[in-house]
Amino acid sequence: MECSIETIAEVGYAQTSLGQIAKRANISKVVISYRFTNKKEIFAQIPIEYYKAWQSFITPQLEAQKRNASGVFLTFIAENRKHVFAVIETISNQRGADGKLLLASEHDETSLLPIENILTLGIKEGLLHEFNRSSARVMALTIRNAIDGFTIELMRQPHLDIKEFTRGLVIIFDASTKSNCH
Amino acid sequence: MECSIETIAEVGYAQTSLGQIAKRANISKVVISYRFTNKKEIFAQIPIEYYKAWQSFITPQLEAQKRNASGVFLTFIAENRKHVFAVIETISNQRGADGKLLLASEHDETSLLPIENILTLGIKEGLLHEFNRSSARVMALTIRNAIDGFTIELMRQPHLDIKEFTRGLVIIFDASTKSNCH
Amino acid sequence: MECSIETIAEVGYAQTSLGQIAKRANISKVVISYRFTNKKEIFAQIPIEYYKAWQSFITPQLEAQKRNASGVFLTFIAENRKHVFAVIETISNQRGADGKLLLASEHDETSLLPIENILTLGIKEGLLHEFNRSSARVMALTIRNAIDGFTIELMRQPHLDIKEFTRGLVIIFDASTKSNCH
Amino acid sequence: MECSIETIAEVGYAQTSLGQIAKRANISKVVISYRFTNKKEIFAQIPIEYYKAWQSFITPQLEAQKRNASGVFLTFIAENRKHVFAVIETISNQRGADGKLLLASEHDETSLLPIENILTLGIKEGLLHEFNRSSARVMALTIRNAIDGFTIELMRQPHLDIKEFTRGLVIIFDASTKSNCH
DNA sequence: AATGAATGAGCATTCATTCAT
DNA sequence: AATGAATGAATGCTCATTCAT
Repeated sequence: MECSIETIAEVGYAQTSLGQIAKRANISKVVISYRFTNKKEIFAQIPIEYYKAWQSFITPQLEAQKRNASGVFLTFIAENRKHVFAVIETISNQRGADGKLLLASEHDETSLLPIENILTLGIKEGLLHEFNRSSARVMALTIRNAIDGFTIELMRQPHLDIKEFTRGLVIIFDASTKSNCH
Repeated sequence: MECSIETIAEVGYAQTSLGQIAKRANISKVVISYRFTNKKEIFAQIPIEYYKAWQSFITPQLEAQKRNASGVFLTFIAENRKHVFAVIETISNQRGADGKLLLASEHDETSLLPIENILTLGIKEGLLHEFNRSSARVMALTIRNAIDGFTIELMRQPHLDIKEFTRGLVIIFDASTKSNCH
Repeated sequence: MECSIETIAEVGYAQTSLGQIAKRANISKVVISYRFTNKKEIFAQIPIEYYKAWQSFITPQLEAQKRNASGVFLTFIAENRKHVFAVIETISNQRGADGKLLLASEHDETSLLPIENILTLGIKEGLLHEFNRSSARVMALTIRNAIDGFTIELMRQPHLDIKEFTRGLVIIFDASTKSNCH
Repeated sequence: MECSIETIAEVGYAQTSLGQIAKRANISKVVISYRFTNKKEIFAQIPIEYYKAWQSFITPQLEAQKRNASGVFLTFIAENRKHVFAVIETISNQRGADGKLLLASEHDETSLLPIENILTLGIKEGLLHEFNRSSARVMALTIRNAIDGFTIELMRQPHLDIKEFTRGLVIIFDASTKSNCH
């Protein structure tokens, strides 16, 4: 799995073959077919492992410091950039026989809904200004796209000043969400 | 080219083969090899055509109504969603033999720099609050990611309420950029 | 197709791979995939070509000499032994994903029904003794099995005395079918 | 062995893999490789076990009721249809590296010679009309093919009326062999 | 005695590309 | 200008077998 993630992160989803992964893992190609029933299964495993890691990192962190969700997200990404990037690659490229994206809606549930929930909670507590249901979703999407974009930027520019970047994102979304600004 | 775009839009970059494109175009597969030296060349052409279309649409529009850049961008996308989506797919998947993304930095120049320039101009004119150079780039990236995310969302949900979505994005970035909010 | 037939005849259905056929045909393996959509399609073609050849050989012969159907059948087989054997191999080995024989019932229609029809006609004309419907089928099956067995024997022993063998079969089935014997 | 037989009977020789057998037997695949030196050895065992069962069933039966050999054969088959079918599949598909059928002549010795012997005996005793050596073999082959065909038909149509079918076969071969008919 | 792990060989198939026409 | 034919390379995958435990 680790090598799968690294391979995807390095050469991209489309170029990731069992052979590539095997070469990186220094094992025979068939070992992978032996452990997984499908190539699809390997790719499916990548988001699943990510969700687990995400869950076990995020939940306690968010409870500890309720006010800084963005910081928590971005810290996790910075520390797991390859895995997160592999997930993004997989999510946005894995398609069924009919050409439809297979994992997109599942990914929404795990990465979009939580953001929407945080926004909703913030509104209830009066910390965020009122969104209507539609604009809350747009806000959540925008935040997720910013986070994913952060991941991609991090992969392209490994020496990115993470703190600086994070601060930038926080300022942007604070301004957009804080109630005193409207 | 048209068929390439439609194929990418429908089945994604990774599943787009010369055969797929040829079948859609109702021509022989080799005709494509005949017109283009490479598969890479076809895909490279997609962003190029897009930039041209973008240029000839955007420039006059921006000059006509200086204050509503976001609206101009999103209108263009809504009307060229397949092409824009194909560009995003191509940009984020086309890689060289070394695994590096081939078109990403070129794409930045055409899609990121213009946004940065608009922001810089806004600051000069006092319409936007001061960004430092770093946060201006973060802002530009975030805006572009939001725009690209809009495209993707548009492809996944063809009946998306475009006006509503657009208004949501405008509000978000107005709040983040307008000087009176900090 | 010719090489497919020869390969099946020589190494059997189970050992016949595209590579084997290609080697025999002295062409690249992919040429076959290029001409046929499927491996299944090649195998499907073998009985089809056989039925055509059978039809164009049998029909005129049977009309010319109505009384000697067995002779007509066995002559055809002796002259097309490889093809007939390949058909038998294919018929009795080609199976679907569920494990069911795919071509057996289709083969019955082309090879069993005609025999049943000849028997029925013989009964009508008083040349053959009365079979009930069930025993007519058993008779037809037995004749077909004898004919197929002739093919297999012919492949195993290329120098088989065909005339002698044919005469033997004719005697057996004459005795079983002629009305004066019951 | 039992599972091998069932697997062959169900999916055919060509589709029978060690994995398939192991799955049916609920054991690890390598257990088979552990007990048998070869895949070939397993398949070779199937006819051997069959011959044993055949021997211990047929010999006493034939001695008890000398006149009804066909009935004895067909009864045995009806009661061991899966095994007999597996033998037929194995005999007609198992091939050596040179492509030659490995078990065919061995099978002839056990299944063809006995029939020839019965015919010869019948002739001696004046019960059957005179065959020359060649036609006796043809007769024996035809009977065996009829018997094998009965097995195959039994597998394809599990609700076959066995008695009816048996009676049909007996009539056919009685007419062909009884001396009073020529 | 039994088995999980591993592997080389072979399979059908897809693909971008070359070539001759 | 256009195309059918052909092909090497690579892909995901199955399989019988070996090995270490």
